[in-house]
Amino acid sequence: MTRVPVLLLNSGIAMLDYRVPPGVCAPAGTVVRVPIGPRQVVGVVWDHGLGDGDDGLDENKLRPVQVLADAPLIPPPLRRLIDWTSDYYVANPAAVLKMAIPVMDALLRDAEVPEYQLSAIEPARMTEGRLQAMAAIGDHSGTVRELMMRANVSEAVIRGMIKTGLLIVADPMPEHALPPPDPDFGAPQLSAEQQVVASELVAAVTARKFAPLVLHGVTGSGKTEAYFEAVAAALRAGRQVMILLPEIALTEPFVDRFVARFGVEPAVWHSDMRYAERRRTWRAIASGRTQVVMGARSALYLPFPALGLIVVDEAHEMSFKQQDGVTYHARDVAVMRARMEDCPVILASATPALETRVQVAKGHYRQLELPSRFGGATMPDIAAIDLLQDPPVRGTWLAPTLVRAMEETLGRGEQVLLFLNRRGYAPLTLCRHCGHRCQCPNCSAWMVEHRRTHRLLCHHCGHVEMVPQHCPECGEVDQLVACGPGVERIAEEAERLFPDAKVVQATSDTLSSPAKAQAFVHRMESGEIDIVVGTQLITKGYHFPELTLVGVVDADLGLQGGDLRAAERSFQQIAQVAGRAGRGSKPGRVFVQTHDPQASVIRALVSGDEHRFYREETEMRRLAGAPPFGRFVAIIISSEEADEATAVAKSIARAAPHVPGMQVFGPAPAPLAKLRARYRHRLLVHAERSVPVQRVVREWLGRVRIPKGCRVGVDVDPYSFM
DNA sequence: GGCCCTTGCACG
DNA sequence: GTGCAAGGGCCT
Repeated sequence: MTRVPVLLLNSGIAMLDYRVPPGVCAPAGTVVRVPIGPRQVVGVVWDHGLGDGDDGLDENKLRPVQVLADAPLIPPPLRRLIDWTSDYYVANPAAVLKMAIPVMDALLRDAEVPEYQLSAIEPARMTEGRLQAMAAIGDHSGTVRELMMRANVSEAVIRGMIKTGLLIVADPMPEHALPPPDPDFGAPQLSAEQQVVASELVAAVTARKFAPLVLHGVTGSGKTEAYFEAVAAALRAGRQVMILLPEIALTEPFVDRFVARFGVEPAVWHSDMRYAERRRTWRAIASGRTQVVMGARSALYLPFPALGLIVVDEAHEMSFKQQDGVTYHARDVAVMRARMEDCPVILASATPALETRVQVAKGHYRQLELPSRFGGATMPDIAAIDLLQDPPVRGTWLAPTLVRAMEETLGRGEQVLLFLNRRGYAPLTLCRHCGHRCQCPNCSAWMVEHRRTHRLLCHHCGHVEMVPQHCPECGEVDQLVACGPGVERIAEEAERLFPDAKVVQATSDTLSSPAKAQAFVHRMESGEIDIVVGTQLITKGYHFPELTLVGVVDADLGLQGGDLRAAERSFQQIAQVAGRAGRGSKPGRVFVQTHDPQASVIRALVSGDEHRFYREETEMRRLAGAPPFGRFVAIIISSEEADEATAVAKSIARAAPHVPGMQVFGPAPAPLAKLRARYRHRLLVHAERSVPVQRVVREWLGRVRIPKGCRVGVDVDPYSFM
């Protein structure tokens, strides 16, 4: 008889032993259905060794596995990655497995399960549940089960909607056997510099060995075209490619370049896909039919059987750090997956992260450089505007120097980009009469006014209210005033200053779909738009030759909050947005508005002395024992009951083990002390690299009783200190 | 004593 | 995750 450990998709249990019936073949990686108590669940036959066979349970008590013949094998490198992720990030292995198999119905289904989508008919009877379901479903389609989960309604609601015709059977998506990308489609015209780098990348792909490569190229140097040659090499070798991007919603420019080079669009993977598409894509990848996937961080756990290259584009982006659930960092996991797969990984960036630079300095990663812009374009000049010396008119936010530069630029028929990383009209609304501040009822955060939609919006939980006429506190009418600027307010100011100019906002509110993003790109390219006011969304990837002036409205914004990476984040963001200027034949100019022109970030941007800035930042981190020289682990305790969160946080702190080289700070109210109606307390663990801090934390938390309703989350290498 | 609710633990 | 059994409180 064969006894095998099975990793169950249900969290809370993870690994149990089962029996493989005689004559059945179920090697490690096989997807199986197994009985647990009275129920059946999906799991994967795991490898002997780690975590299994905890006790010698009587062999004839083992229950049998049932092989899901239709499902692909979960390949060994992916299994090792799942093990590593759950160990390193102190996460439940089942929760990690769920990221690799996010499409249970693709495995469980034998026959076609019908999928439904919203019809166009007007419902005769509208209920609360139906309203909620309609809002959540939108233009998605899925099986009954999937729609229930998406809308968070009961099966009865969905069934009722099908019965009344509100939901109709969805058009089966054509099995678009995507034509494979053609490595020889668009002959690349590379500069000599790009040639050198590209051939190095190609060599790494051909070698079929693990190799962490940093592609460090200034903005506009043509990093994408260079690594596309590595992609082509992988395709020629019959291998698969994973390309990770930080913002999957806005990949328009990337897809265009991909099509130009390879003749077809790449397959995409992100969390907001239609279920049917997701299922199909997952299967196509697992079968090897799909060769190139462009995806968000969740693509990291796809079951590629023949991965030959991983690319992490904009690898410095801090949004690669997952904030909830399993709090992995996509850049680090990508490197680890490449190691497991024994293939190269390319971290492409104009401003590599400090951690990455340290790896290069240690000789662990190899760096390839593209130091100049493609096609003879020059780097833009960056100048600081001291807001104390050269202040904007009261009640406005653009300094006279910047306004003059805008005038000149617009006069030449060129385009202007104003960057402010703050959505909405104003970050704070307060009552002039009583001082009341409009706060989110669920979070300890201000409501942000969005004047375009006449709403107050919480950017943390999504809570929405109409902008009130009178103060909710004292009742005075017309006393609520907007404090501070958001992009909407800057756009308003630009329109007032340049009434003849076409001003457009580019934020996640206005470019919420690929279609809208595409329309925006076309309007920019046609020259219809004169001034763009945008958030970080427009700092990446775009190439507008007529855009020659960039104004950073508030360079100090990112420096608040005392976050370990605040200065670095500001540097990256401003360098990135500055890189939008002067990418064509016309030179670009950048003005950075600040209250502290002597701050090291600002000096580094103006002087272009990136090396010195990073040297200083690295030294500060080294002295503080901060990452990558030491480790932080945040333990977040949250509960709907404020007292419970406090009490549990204290009991966890009391149970803290004494480990040399490790310190525990807190508990203290988390920086967002209330989030989505949950009160949050935080402990911060600081440890030297020699301390096996994950194991320590796991054992420590295992000793503490956690009442239900109270959640304890572990965040290894936290980014957001929220 | 009987009933309900909470809690802890097993599930292979 | 879910189901069940044991333990404690409280009504009849």
